[in-house]
Amino acid sequence: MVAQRRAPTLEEVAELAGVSRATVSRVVNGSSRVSPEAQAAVNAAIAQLGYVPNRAARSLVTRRTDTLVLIVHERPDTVFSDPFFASVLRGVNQALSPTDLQLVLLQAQGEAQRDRALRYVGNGHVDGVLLISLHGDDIMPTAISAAGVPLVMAGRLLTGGPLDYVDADNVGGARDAVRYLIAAGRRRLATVAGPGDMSVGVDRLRGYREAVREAGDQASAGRVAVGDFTEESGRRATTQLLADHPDLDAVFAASDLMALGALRALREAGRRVPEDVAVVGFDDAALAAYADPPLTTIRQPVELMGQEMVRLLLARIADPYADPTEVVLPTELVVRASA
Amino acid sequence: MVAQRRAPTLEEVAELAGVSRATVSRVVNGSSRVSPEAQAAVNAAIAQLGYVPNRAARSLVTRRTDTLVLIVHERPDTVFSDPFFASVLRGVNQALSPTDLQLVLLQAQGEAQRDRALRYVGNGHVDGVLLISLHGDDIMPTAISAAGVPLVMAGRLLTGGPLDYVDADNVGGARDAVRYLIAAGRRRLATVAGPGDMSVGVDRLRGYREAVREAGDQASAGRVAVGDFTEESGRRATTQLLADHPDLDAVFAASDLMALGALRALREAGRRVPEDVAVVGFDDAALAAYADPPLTTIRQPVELMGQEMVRLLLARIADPYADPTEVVLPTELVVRASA
DNA sequence: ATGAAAGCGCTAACAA
DNA sequence: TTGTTAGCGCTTTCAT
Repeated sequence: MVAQRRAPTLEEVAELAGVSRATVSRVVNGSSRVSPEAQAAVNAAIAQLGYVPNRAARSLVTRRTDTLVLIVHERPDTVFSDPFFASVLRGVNQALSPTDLQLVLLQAQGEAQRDRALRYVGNGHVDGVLLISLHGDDIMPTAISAAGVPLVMAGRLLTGGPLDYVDADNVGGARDAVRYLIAAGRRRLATVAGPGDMSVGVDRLRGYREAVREAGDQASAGRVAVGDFTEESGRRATTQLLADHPDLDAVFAASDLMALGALRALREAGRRVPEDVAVVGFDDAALAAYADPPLTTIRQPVELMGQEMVRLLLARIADPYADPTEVVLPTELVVRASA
Repeated sequence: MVAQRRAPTLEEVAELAGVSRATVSRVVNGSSRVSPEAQAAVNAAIAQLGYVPNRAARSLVTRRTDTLVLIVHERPDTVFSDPFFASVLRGVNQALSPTDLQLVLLQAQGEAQRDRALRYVGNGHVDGVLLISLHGDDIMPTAISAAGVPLVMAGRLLTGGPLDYVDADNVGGARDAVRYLIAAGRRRLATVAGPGDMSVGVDRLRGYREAVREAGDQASAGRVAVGDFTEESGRRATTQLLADHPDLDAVFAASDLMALGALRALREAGRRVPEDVAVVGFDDAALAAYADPPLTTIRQPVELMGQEMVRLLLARIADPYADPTEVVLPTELVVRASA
């Protein structure tokens, strides 16, 4: 183990380059008002010393932190699955990697942790917030933006005031699923919808209804059972649907976990998939390929969502008074054996 | 949007409490050498003002950052799955939540990002490093600890010098899997092993071999096919095993993804699971429950691993010259339909 | 284009 | 037990 030796400072760079600290600072921060010679000398000194600016010192004077925080506000029963979150994270990191910003991660469950997170962002520890909220009714978005801290949400806010957010096209995706099923000759559709207090639930149901109505199929619009995004809830909802509508020939599930549950329920009821009943799910948990039969899904560009969130947040930090922007990314139908 | 008003400073607290800055600092940092009266006055002032210490200012003088970094050094073809990583993260956050440390996340793929991460760590931006390395031969562990920065690894280092790490009991877990299969009457075992250049691969194979030999079954020790932790590699390896040893009646796969592949291969070969062939996998991707039939697995305490990593790192930061510690956490056999 | 100087908010000797 | 003082490394007027 090597002893941590003190990192070189601006001062030392200045001395080696034969200029003042101010000039070094200008070079480091890319100011234009520096002569080429000075610039070269400073850069040489920086390289020779392996100088890296001290974040704390810089932050102290600039009052920026060069830090973004990603808050994942989970409900005790986590609905969205880990792969979803991990993919967003990957996108976020990708978008951040060309910048000098650091990403702090905060997972908040329950009120205590939520309040702690709120205090953290409220006390000027970060330049901006990326928020993934798994609660339908969450005070965080309002609290954060009320504190004047730039904020971008993952997902539309149901009760939403005007906030910046990035979302997948849940309505369009659900619509695509239905259109595909109808094009494949299915006529008696049903859907396993998500919770009515979350925008993903609401939007996917809306897409389903729009599409069946657009096809002149008023009956299917009414065949709805609600789940909570878990596999078990999907199984139960599907069993219910089968009981109420024994003749249905297609199920659109608002998540892949629920689609998995639908698969299970259908098998239990002796229906073959997709011969008797076709199944399409919205891809939240990246489980499509491992299902049996492999799931046809509506895929969201999750990693891209992470990237776009960063892009949007940086724009908002640069211009805090611009109008809120809503970024809605297209989904894609991926056909597999289940439909 | 509320304007960000300047946060109260130590100075203001001191003035309100009628003491000096030093005293306030002592109270904030929990020094004992403060009179009860002063303490009370300061605490009141802090509460009234909503004072929170400025990290940057503190960090500047203490030369601590109160920041830990979690680096995930991925290979281009990510082997470990997202849920694994996400669970570690949850454990890390849990362990961190009672402290005042912040967690910075760095995902590094490829040399450029790796070097950037190394520079970041080397320049005193963090107090300690949690490293999840997905490379068998990775210079990061050595580089980081050579820089004198406290480090804890997830997983044993194959080529390892003496480093602190937290790992699941891969040898013991594999052993348990085999013992279970043998106890269930299986006699012609085979294994789909992981890469030979990663400790998870090596250890799980070792556990398998130890257990079959311990049962006096020398033949099974030789029935090994190697995969790379992906489903497809598991399918291929199993197909190979079936070709070489048509009479095998049990497969131990070194990951659940590979177990899924084994399931597929067995079905393709017309074998029933578990009637003809039993399958047990090591649980890396939390897919066990969704497989068909549901997978019997060796479950790792992934979240706990994250917690232990933090605990170990904090200990190392507190005492940098203590001997390296190896924490090996027990696994658990979870029996499901596949075996 | 460059430098001198002030000061961001805090901790840590040192003195009292 | 308390206060005074001297910076930590950097950016940023303000002169020059």
